[in-house]
Amino acid sequence: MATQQTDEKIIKAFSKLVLKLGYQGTTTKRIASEAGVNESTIFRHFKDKHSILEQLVNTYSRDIEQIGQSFEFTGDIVQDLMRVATIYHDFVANHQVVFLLGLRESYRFPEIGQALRQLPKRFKNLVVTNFNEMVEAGEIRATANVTEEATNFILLNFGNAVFTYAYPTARLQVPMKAFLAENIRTFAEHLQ
Amino acid sequence: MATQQTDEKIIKAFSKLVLKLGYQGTTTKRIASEAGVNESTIFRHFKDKHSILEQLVNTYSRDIEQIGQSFEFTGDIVQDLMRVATIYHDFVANHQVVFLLGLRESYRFPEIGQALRQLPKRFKNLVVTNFNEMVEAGEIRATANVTEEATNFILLNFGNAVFTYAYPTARLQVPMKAFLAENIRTFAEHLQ
Amino acid sequence: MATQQTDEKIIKAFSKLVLKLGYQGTTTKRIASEAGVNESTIFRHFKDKHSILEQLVNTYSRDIEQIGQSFEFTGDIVQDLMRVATIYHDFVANHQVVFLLGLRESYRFPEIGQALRQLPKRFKNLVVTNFNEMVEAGEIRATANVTEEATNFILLNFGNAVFTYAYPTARLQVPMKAFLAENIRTFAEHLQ
Amino acid sequence: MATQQTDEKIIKAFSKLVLKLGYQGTTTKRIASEAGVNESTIFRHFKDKHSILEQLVNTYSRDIEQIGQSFEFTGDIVQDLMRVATIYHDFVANHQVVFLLGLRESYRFPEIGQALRQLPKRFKNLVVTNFNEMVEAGEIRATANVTEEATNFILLNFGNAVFTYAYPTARLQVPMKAFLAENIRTFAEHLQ
DNA sequence: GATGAATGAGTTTTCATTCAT
DNA sequence: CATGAATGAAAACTCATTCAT
Repeated sequence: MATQQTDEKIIKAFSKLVLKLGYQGTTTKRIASEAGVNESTIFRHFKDKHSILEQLVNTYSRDIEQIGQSFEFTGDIVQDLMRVATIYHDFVANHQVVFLLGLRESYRFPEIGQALRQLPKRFKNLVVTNFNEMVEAGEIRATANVTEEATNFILLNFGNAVFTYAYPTARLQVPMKAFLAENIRTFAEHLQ
Repeated sequence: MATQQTDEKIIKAFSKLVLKLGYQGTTTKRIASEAGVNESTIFRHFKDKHSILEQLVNTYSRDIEQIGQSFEFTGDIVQDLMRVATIYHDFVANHQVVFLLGLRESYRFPEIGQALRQLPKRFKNLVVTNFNEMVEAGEIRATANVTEEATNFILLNFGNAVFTYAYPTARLQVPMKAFLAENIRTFAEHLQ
Repeated sequence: MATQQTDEKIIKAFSKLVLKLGYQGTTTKRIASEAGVNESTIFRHFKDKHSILEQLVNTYSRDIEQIGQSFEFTGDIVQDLMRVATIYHDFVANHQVVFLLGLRESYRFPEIGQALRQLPKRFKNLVVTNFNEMVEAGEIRATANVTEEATNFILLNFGNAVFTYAYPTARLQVPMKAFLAENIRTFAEHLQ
Repeated sequence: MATQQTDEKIIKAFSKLVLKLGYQGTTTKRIASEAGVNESTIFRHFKDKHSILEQLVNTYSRDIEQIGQSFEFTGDIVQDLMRVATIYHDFVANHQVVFLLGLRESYRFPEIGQALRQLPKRFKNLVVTNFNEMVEAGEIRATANVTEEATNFILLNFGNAVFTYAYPTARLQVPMKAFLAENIRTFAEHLQ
């Protein structure tokens, strides 16, 4: 329906603008002109500016639930970690706006912070489970500190994601493909 | 003298408020009342609001030059990396405001981005130098990929720093002491 | 419609206030209260304060184009000059605001100066044309210096207009009717 | 003394700036830096910004008293009017600042208006006296309307002065020398 | 269901002026 | 007698939001 379309047009416009201009820079006026609707139409579709963001955060939270649900460990740690990292980065890529807003605005909107925290938690669990299984199967050294390694794995990926999205102009960071193929592999090999 | 004190009062107030309220939320009115001076006094001491930030960025840039200048490698990789990580996190702790503003506002103020990029560069150099020496001395396996390991080290520390300062309310991250004592140690031990 | 009315209300308020208070004295707050609208409404109708003035200047420039287009010389120099002077003074009376702002603020807003300069040019052309025809027709002495007489005519009218509008409280100047009936007549008769 | 010098430095700076920037554009800060004194020093020498202007106006008024006191008519109307016009324009040139401020700001500062009005009055008297004498002496036609001719003479000169000083960038007006040599001559010859 | 118009609270900044030294 | 520092009042302008149609 028309309504549905308008909702989406607004969300799309908001998302696009936020990446370039930040939350405050994304004024309702600009959203309206980018979405091709009247400024006041925004307020018929969303209680206020903040609830556009809220809706994006909700989608984010819903999507998080499904992460890794159908993930199956192969038992090959290098393969497994590379696949987990890929899922992580795909998720972030698909939720850039919330990821960035979380980085930039979570001090103002605690709900974003809350939603974002689920991501590393979830991935850490995924990795810890995998590690424990592998330790039992003898594929990871028994001496390995599983929790710390998992934390390091998350921090590594998180650090790379922040670099990629928070400083988009700086071409300092490792390109994502290389990062997955090389840095994550290097990390994984240490565990064997 | 009075001027110096006022300059400092304003910078202090600005820094404090920016952490809580962000750059835009830190209005000149609030700075004034936090610093206990008249709003217009701010403009006698700083050309405009933005140059308060500029001054902090300048200090940041100046301080970066001196990082690691007197650093001496012990040859013990665990010790060395723990010390480098400590220096990194001390630096970030002393420049929280710039570090955070860089994360949040670098898309608006490219100069911050530029200044911030120096930090990982500098540390990476420090670590790469160290690694190369150790490879030659036989303390790191010759098969190790020095550049990738250095990148991972930086990303790990960067990720932890962002976690610590960007989500201050979330007590999810590893406390800094533990991070240094355990996670960095774990990372380092893989290289031996 | 409402918009049109509001535009006009703002322009009217601006014009009225500028005469009394000058450009700077005419604050947006005062314009708003004089026009009976909210201060921010002004900025929905005009990009900024300066473009209210701009609009008046544009009207001025547009109106100038039409001056004297349908003017027909009678061949009677006294009659003709009195009619030209009347047109001049009517025009100035209808564009008091721009005329005055040109006098007062053209050093700040060069565009006003530019627009204003058209007025004497246009009138001088009108007069010179008329004079030349009359010299040929023998109605003005052949010895008359046409250009100088035209300049004097313009300066006379300009001087009177400035007197009238720049020192509105001073009742020193010749009332406009008398000026036209007597001073311009006197001037004209010298040419016969 | 030092005080005297400072007074003068301030007045000079004020005068110079007002010509370029107008009264409001001439901020106390700029006056101070142009005069090479501290901003607050201005207020030790003048009650407030406005009394700098007042002092210039007083000088203007004092100088006006002396205009034409020693003027002697030659009986040659062309010569006489050219000399009167020269005196007029010299006076205006020497009091540009007050002349311009009168044009621009007399709506705000009625005292300037009052002072300025003396100038045309004085000159008109001078000219009327001269004309009457010449009519009696038969050098001007008896039919001449003395008052109107005098008014026209004043308006002509005033108009030219305004053109010269109010639109300094517009090189549209008659250069002063030519104006005196030709336009005033033309005007004068009509009276013979 | 969408729009055009209007608004009030707030923002950064400027400026003449005062005060303590 | 002059200065450096501080101030209060006001200026132009922005923005999310409401209201009548």
